[in-house]
Amino acid sequence: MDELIEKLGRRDVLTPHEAAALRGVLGRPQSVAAGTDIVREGDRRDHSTLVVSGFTARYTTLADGGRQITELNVSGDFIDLHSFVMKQMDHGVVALTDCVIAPAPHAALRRLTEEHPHLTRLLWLDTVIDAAIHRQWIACMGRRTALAHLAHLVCELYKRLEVVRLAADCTFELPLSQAVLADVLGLSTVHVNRLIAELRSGGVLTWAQGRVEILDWDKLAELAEFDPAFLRLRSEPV
Amino acid sequence: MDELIEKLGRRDVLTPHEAAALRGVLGRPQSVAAGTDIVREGDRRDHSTLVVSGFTARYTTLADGGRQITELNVSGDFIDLHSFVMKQMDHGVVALTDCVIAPAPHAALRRLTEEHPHLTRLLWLDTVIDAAIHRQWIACMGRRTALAHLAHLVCELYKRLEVVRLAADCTFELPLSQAVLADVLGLSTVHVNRLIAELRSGGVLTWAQGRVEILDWDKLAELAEFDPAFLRLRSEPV
DNA sequence: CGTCCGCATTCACCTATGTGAACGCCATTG
DNA sequence: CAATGGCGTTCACATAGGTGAATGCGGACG
Repeated sequence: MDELIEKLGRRDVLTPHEAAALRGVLGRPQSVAAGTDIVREGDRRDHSTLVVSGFTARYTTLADGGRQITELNVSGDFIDLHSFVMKQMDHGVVALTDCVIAPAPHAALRRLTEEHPHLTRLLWLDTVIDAAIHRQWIACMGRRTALAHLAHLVCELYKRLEVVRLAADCTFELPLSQAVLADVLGLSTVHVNRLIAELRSGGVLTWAQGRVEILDWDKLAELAEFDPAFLRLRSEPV
Repeated sequence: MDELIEKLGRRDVLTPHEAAALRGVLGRPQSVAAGTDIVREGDRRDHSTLVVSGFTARYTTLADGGRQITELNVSGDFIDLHSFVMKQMDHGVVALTDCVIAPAPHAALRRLTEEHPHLTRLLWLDTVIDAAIHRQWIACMGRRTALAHLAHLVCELYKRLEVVRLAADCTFELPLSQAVLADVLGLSTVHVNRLIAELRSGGVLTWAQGRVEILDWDKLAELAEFDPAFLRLRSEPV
């Protein structure tokens, strides 16, 4: 759960007292196997869930059986912090890999909002950054090429994983199949494969066995029109 | 500003004391002409802005000059409540029609979070619903047909406008050009035109001079796979 | 140690949507 | 009243990305 503290601490100073309060909200960690549905669409939640390790995805299933992933979560992310105020889940959440997760009961979060306004604003910020990420995805889907979209996703994940020390030196583990990536990008698996091949042959990155190495960050970021501002990585009072 | 109180009051009971606190946060309303940039990308904000009347859009401009609208706002919506915790704007906001807007200084909002935890959670919920809307757009862009996407947008806007009494009897004013709709949907204007023609010829709706009348709600909703749950229209304690 | 099975890769072909351009309608303006 | 400009509409044609299917590879498992 240090990943969460770490992440929030990058955005604004967390006092030890606040860090302790945050830890106090989290329940006993629990393992879930890859493929498990952690939350189902329409569920009413009485707790939010933190990803301690592994990758999860928020997704909708469509009438024709298609799946669209609307959010990827990594260590230190809440998969459904918004359910604290929204209660009913608008989407399901699946474990994409084996994961460890920890519950944060809404009653405890509520107490925290009564007693820790600053920490409340930091958690609020966390959900606001999720929305900012959504907007980037919308811009990519609506007006950028599929290649730029994939490049943008790689940049985004690199930066997010870097914060929680799961990426460094332009390299990170990304144990997601091309089928999953297709559901993230809204493309076919065939086309995802073509795009990865294109990035490889352009010398932009290597990508094999779930490990990505970015060989040319500048080129990748330019392709993607990537500007990390939306991730709010610099510390600033909230 | 009653639209905001009305909207929040649909989601959970607002005490008169809270309503007064909310009104107290808002500054003097101000008119802006259609086409005005209300916020520019990268701006650092010291206040959030409420739309009192009119339509605004959050958008990004891309390197090739294209524009993607990532959010539409109507009366009673904050156009940048997230800037309260995010500070730097990730996108610009433009007035799509003549608008009246009112500022909500961050300092005042901050005081409100110190004194009114319940109201804070309601404002938090407002930003969380924005994110839920974003996720619907992502699902539409990624995995639904363009026709379904347009149908979904019409359903969404109808429901949102209904809450603030700007839609009733399956009819509402939508003074947006097809070029703007194209930037919302991530399509070309030509294709938007084809799609509207298709909905018209299918007897699903009429659409002329900025006025939409939905003739067959069930058919439209089925086309769109529209489920209004994500708008959280029922009252429930937060 | 052979058999699966999931996954990546590649191919040939298809289609939803984009592009560029023309045309007409209406409101605004000089 | 003529000119202009925004907007909706339509056409002919171009292309990004989808579809269905085959191939092959490496790991899991009996």
